[in-house]
This record gives sequence, structure tokens and C-alpha cells, in this order.
Amino acid sequence: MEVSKDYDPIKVEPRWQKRWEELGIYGFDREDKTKPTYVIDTPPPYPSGEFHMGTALNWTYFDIVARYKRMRGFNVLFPQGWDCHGLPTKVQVEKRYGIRKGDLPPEKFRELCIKLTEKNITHMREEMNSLGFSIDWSTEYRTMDPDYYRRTQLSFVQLYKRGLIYRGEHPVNWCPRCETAIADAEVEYADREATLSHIKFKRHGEDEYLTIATTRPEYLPACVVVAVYPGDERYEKQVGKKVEVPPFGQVVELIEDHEVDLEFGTGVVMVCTFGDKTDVRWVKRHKLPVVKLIDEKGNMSEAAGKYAGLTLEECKRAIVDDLRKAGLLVKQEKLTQSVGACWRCKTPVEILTKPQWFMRVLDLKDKVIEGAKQVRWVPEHMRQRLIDWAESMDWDWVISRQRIFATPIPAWYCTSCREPIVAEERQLPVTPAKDKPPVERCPKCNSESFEPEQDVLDTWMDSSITIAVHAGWPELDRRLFPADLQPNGTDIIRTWDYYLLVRHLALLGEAPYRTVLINGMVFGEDGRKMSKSLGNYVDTTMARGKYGTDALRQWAVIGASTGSDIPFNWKDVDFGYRFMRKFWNAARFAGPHLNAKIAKLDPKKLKFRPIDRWILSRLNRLIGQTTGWLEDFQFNHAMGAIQTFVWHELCDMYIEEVKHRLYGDDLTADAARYALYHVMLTAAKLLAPFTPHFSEEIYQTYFDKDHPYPSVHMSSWPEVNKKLIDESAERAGELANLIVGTLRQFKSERKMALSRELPSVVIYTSSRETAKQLKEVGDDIAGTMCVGKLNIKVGKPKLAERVLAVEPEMAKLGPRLRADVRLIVQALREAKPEDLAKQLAKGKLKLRAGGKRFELAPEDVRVIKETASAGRKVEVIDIQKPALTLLITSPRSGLVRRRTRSTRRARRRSAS
RNA sequence: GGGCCCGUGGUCCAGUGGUUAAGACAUCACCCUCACAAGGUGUCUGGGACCGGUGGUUACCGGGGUUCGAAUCCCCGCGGGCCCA
Repeated sequence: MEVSKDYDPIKVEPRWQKRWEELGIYGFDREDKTKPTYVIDTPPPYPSGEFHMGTALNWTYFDIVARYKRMRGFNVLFPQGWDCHGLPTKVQVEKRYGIRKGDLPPEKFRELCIKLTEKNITHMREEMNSLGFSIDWSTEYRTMDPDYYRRTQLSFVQLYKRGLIYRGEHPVNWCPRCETAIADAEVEYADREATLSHIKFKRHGEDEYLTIATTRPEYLPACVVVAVYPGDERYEKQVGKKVEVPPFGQVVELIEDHEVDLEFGTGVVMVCTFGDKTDVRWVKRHKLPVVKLIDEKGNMSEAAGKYAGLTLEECKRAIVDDLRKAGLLVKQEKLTQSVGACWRCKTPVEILTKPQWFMRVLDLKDKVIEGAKQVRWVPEHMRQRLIDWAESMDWDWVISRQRIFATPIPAWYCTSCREPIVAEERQLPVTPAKDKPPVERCPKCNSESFEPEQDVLDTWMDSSITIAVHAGWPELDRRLFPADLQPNGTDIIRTWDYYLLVRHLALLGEAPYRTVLINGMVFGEDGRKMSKSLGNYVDTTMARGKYGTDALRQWAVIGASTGSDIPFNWKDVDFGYRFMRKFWNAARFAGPHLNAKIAKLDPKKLKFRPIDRWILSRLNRLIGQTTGWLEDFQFNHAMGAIQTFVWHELCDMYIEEVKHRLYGDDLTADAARYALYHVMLTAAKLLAPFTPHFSEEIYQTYFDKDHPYPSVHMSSWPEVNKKLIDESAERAGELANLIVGTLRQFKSERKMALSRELPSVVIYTSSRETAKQLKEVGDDIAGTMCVGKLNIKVGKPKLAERVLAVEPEMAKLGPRLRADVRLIVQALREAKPEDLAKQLAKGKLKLRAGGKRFELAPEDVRVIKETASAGRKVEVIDIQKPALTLLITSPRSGLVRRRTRSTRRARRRSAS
């Protein structure tokens, strides 16, 4: 058999990716009505053109679940879409062609966006395939395609009819750079340096002044009231009186409000419409008038009087200058302030009042919270983040945007009475600029003239109906709704998870997902958030370039527990590769023994030795644990357990312990081969969701011929065979490992070759049971460690032995004796260890302490002994648990026998 | 200002009331070479690895409390992060 000497993931991975595509194993079978379905709703990424490590982490989780569920016999839907209408595309197009929105006719601009999006998608799709994600590409959707946005519009129309979408005038977050309203979720807060100006307001009708502090003097023309904290002694007497606001001198009242910060500035705040979100609350609470001071571009409006037309910055300087000249500027000081900015272009956000479309999410708050409570969250505590978010909402969701590249709002306006006319369902999809409204005359004023809605929908309106769309909505396939799994990162709980919940609750009346799986954020190797500006950015192409995607996927899995943030770490990638190489080499060794003949052996007729039953028992426990952890989405635990099993139990111990049987013509060699075959095949299967290509390579190289499935990913997930879980064999196996390990250490410490023969080893134990088990594995120990003569004896060697101490077994005594444990500890410490040991030898230990009597069994305590060597020729090794004594006769230096090279080569021949 | 998360060896991370705190990376020492060096052929060679094995090293942020017993639960503080206002 031609087997490559080293595992080369860079060559192997693309080969299997191609083969899997040919086999079509990722496809959801729509015709199949027998298998249970498992639906994963994947968040459609922005087609930015780059595949971020965080996305790779995210998709690795989906892929593990998808592959696992397929092996469990589910008909898995693993769809993939693209959230095309994101702001990033618009920004990229503007940057690439050096234009701004409005420089081109909308259709032309849209074309450029589509072209760029398609290019980006192509690249990202290739990258996703290279990362080995088992996506069903036949489901691919793009939110910019008519078939998709038809449904987005349909949901708009339906929610409008139910009164859950309305048009209203409301303050919105506005980005003057992008010239659009943006949602709360798109506002990013960052600390910036600001100047706090102390300004004198003349008290109306008096010659006294009141000093206020503000960071935004340009808003003075829009000041409608000034406020202090209720009961503030400094201003108590002036509450209710009037002041004159410079520079125009409008007269406003001094009021009280509990939201005023006593310690900030002078304790007096001016309320302007609208300087920030607090102003919006104050306007609402105190029913204040609204002044439209800023226009859409961030310039001063007519309301700014002589400052009209200036930018915010220019206006600020001009007003401060004028105040200084008028002697009204008391002082200025620097401070850092948290300022909301557009998440994409970082321009500070203004608050404007504009007619907008809203979705009535505040009315759905209780339902959303109820929904969040019913859904399973992994990890649990992430649920609270969504609930906190839902509870903190104080505005309805602004769903209209002033952009070009987005889903058009299916509406028109009557030119005479401004009545909005929303499209009929049968018309969809519509582009209001091109299509006609569904009515000939305005139902309100009978006018025949209409104009199209220019605004478009927030991109979250597109992407928050994906689950319904996967299920075929409006013809809903109940097998596909709700989705079983909703996986995404911690950063989009308040957007993705929230909007999905609120939209589907509004549209279909039920929560769209059963389980939410949250992954953490990926940090750079330096522990800071991964970003290009910090210079710690690694892209996935680079990360998988070294050892392939399976090594990278192991980093994603093992790097942190589910939901925790995870730093990218090359060492974990390296380890991932080393693990595969270890397994690969073990398979190369085992290869010659893994064939159809071995697979078909009847286990009932084989002479298994305890060591074989040990590994089979451990394997079956591993199957159970791995399955449980996968069901709980604890991927790191599952992968860790498999790695430890393969590396340490299988390679370090089992393989070494059966070599002597495989090389020789031992009667039990077939049993070892059989065990090896099943352990390796099962381990490859358990690894399949994690390292799909590596598992496939192992499967195809060593096992394919013996199995009906053309791919390991089409095989079935291993089942626990309870009959093979054998505690007695596990004890025997662990005893063998303990002795082998001890002898390895013994040789290692004495700088002996592992293959050097130890002429004689005698193991003493006080337990007949242990002696029996040791005898069962004696040949394996002797064969593995080259022991000439191995004897097991019950009893103790004639050695000088001294009891050093008798210590309490807290885990036993604590729960039983509670507070009295302290007395026992004291009594054991004070008594003579020898006396205690003598008593124990008789079966029980009686103690008096604190006026009470206690009776302890041998298992309640530990006896710490020191053993002195009796003879010169024998070396003594004591093992504490279980208590064993090894007497080892070392080879005499002149008469060292080694396995000759000829026998070694003979073995090599027999193995190949 | 509010909410949430986190603090365990040099680094990362597991452990969430009960023996000696798991593992990976790192580092050091030693050993082996028979799946996990190289050459080669006749009953091997010289050689000793950036593979593998064995072992060593090093840890519960500080303070208080609850408890027979705390890394684990509670409180305070310090430090870091995230989200929101």
C-alpha cells in the first residue's frame, strides 16, 4: 500500500472538497420525508470581500454541528446567504470610484454596488469552501435579488396592514456624512476630547446671571428650557423663573428634572432640540417645542439666524467668539466625553426630526422577552443580554433609510394630501420609482397624482426574516420552522437575535429558533480585538496556509469554551497539525493490520486480553462523552477528550502495549488487530465533525474498502456499546499503564534504553483482586517493557517499612462527620502513626477526640509509608495508589541483552 | 451613570463546595530510535535529531465573610474587557 509518509493537509484538503461536492453530501434533501430535519439559520455575512477570523470561528461551530447532525441521521439544512445591502458596500463603491451618493443616477450607482457585491461573494465563497464548511450552496440567496426582496417587501406590507409598521415624525439618529437615519444599533460610542464652555444666561428682568455649562454652544439657538436637579440648593429659589439665552436672547424657563447631573459643570443644563438623546427624553417629558436647527448635511438651518448655512464646527466657533466679545463666556475647560458616532464612517451622529417609517417594537417588548426566555441559550447567560437590550429600548425601530443600494420601500405618496399608499401583495416585488401604485386615485382626497417613496429599508429588515425564507415563506414548510439552531457571535445578539425574534413574532407569532449558540469574539495574538489598525490582523487564507483548515479549525475549537472570547494563536494551529501527524503515524503503523479480514472477524471468537478490553471500554466511554458534549455544544471538551484519548491512551499506551503481540505470532494478535481497527475507525469518525478532511483521508486510506459509505461524512455516528464498557478491564488496563509508566520512568531515570531487558520484576500487592488483575496483564507489561521474568505476589516484600503518617480522606469524612472532621484531623495528627497503622491492619480504627468516639474504616484514611530497601541487588519502587511495591533487578552492565537489529528488521518485514 | 463578563503557572485555558488543581504552549534535563530521523545492506553502518517518550520547573488578583472544608458561594477593593446610556 502506498501511503504518504507525512500527512500533507495542503494537498489533501482540496481533493476531498472536490470529491464531497461531486458526492453532493451537503445537500438538504427536500424530497426526503422520513429523516428528521435539522435546520441551522446562518447569519448572512456582509459581502465585504474579506473573510474575517471571527466569521471562520462562527462557521466552524455551524459546520461541526451540521456534520455531526448528518452523521446522527438528520436531514440537515445548512444554508448560506449574503446580506448585500449593508452600508459597507456603498462605502466601498464610493471609495473605489471616488464618488459620493448622488454623483451618479441611482440605477447606475446600484449597478456598481451589484457588480462589486458579486465579485466579493465569489471570493468569499471560495474561501468558505477552502475552509471546508459543509454549506448547501443550492440554498444560496442574496438579499439584493428580486426573489428575496419580494419577501422583504411582503413582510413590510403585511406588518403595515396589521398596524405594526407606521409612518411618523420622530427624532432619529442621523449621520450627516452618510446623509441617512441610522438605528441605535448602528451608533458607536467612543471617548473624544471636548471643550466645556461656561456661559452666562441673563436672568429675565434682573441684572443677575445664571451660568450654564455645555459642550455644544452651537445648539444655543435651539435651547428651549434650562434645568437643574430637584432641590439643588444653589438654584432652588430661581426654579420657575425665566432666563435669556444668548446670543439671540430667547426667553426660557428654569425647570427641575431628576436626570440633571448635580456635579457636572455648574449643575445647570440647557435643553436643546436636539443635542443628544437625553434632550429627546426631556422634550417628551416636559412637552417642549422642537427647533429644527440642523439640516440633513449637518449644516445650520434658518433657525440659526445669522449663523445659517455654517457647518456645526464653524457655527460653534462663531458663537463662542460672539459670546466672548459680549463678555458672556466665563471660561472653557477640556474634558473627555463619550460621543455617539456612525459605526461605519465614525462621523458624530446628530439627532434630527424626520418623517420616517417605524416598526412598533416597543409594543412587542413583553413577547420578545417571553420568547427569549423560552429559547435555549448556549451559554445560558447570553439570554440576559437580549433581555437587557429589549428592556432598554425606548424608541421604536426606525426602519427607513436614505440610501440607494437597499430594498425599496413599497410605497407612494399622494402629491396633494401626502397620504402614503402601500403596495398590494400581488404587485411585489416593486420599485416605486418605476412601478405604479395599486390605486388610480387617492382614497383620501381622490387625487390622481402620486410620487414614489425615495427611502429604502434598513438592511436588518432584509436579514431578519431569513428563517421564514428558508422555510419557504409565505408558503411555510413546518419541517423547517422554527430553525433548530441560531448561531452567531456575542456582538450581534442585540441586532441579529433581537431582530429575528421581533420580526418573526410580529409576522408568524412565534419565536423563530429553538436554540441560540453564541461564539465569542476573536482577538489578535496580543489579546486585543483583531483589527487591521492594531496590526494584529490575520486573515483566514493566511491562517490556513500553514497547515490547512483542519489545523485552524482545531484552534477554533480548542482555543476557548463556547461563548468565550478567543485569541488567535499560531501555537494552537501548530498543535492541531501535530495532533493529526501523530494520528497519521499511528494509522501508518496500524495500517497493515487494518483490512477487511480483520473487520469481519467475529469478536466472540477472538481471544481478547484485558488490555484490549480496556481500550475498547475507554473508547466506548469516549463515544458517550463526545456525543454528550456535542449535544451541549461544548466543542472544546469533546475535542480535548478525543485528543487525549488518541495521543495518550491509544498511541502512548495501547499501541506500545500490543506491539509485542503484533510482531510475533501471538494467538491473540487478531484480537489486538480487531481492537486497533475499531478504535482507529471510531476515532476517525468522532473527529469527522472537527477535522473533516483529515478524518476522510484516514477513512479512505485505511477503511473505505470495508464500508458501504463513500465518505466518512456519510457514515453513521458511533454508538456506545454498553457491553464493552467494562470496569474490571479498565482497572486492569490502568494497572498495566501504571506499571508500564513506572518502569519507563525507572529506565529513563537510570538512562537505560527502553528496549533493555530487565531480568526480573516482582510486584507485591496486599490485594488478591489487584494481584489477579496484574496477572492478567502481566504478559503485556513484560512484553512491552522487555521484562525477563515478571512475578506477582500477594503480601509484602521483606523490607524495612515505616509508617510516616495516617492522613484523613476528606472527601469521605467531610460529608459524614461535618464539623467533627476537625477533631479527627487533630486526633490523627497527635497519635503515633505506627499505632494507627497497627489498628488499621485489623480492619478498623477507633479514635477518641473531643470527648467523642469515632470509628474509621481503612478507606477513610491514607497511610503514608516509607520503605527502605533490603537487598543491594534489588531496587524498590513504591506506588501509593494502589499500594504496590516493585522489586526490580537491573541488568548488569556487562551483560546487557538487547533485541538484535535482525529481529527488529524481521519484525519490520512482518509488519509491512 | 447602568448592566454583564473575566482575573488560575512565563502564556493560553479547564475546573464552579471535598484527595496531591487538569491540559496545551513554553522551558530545562534525560532517554529511545522497532508508525512518528538519515543512509544503506546482508545478518548492518555511523549517528544522534527541529519526531517521540519520561521526568523536572512554575499558579488560584488582594482583603473580609459563610462553611468542618472555598479557586469555586457572598461582600468590599484592585485590574481588564464587552454592551448600553
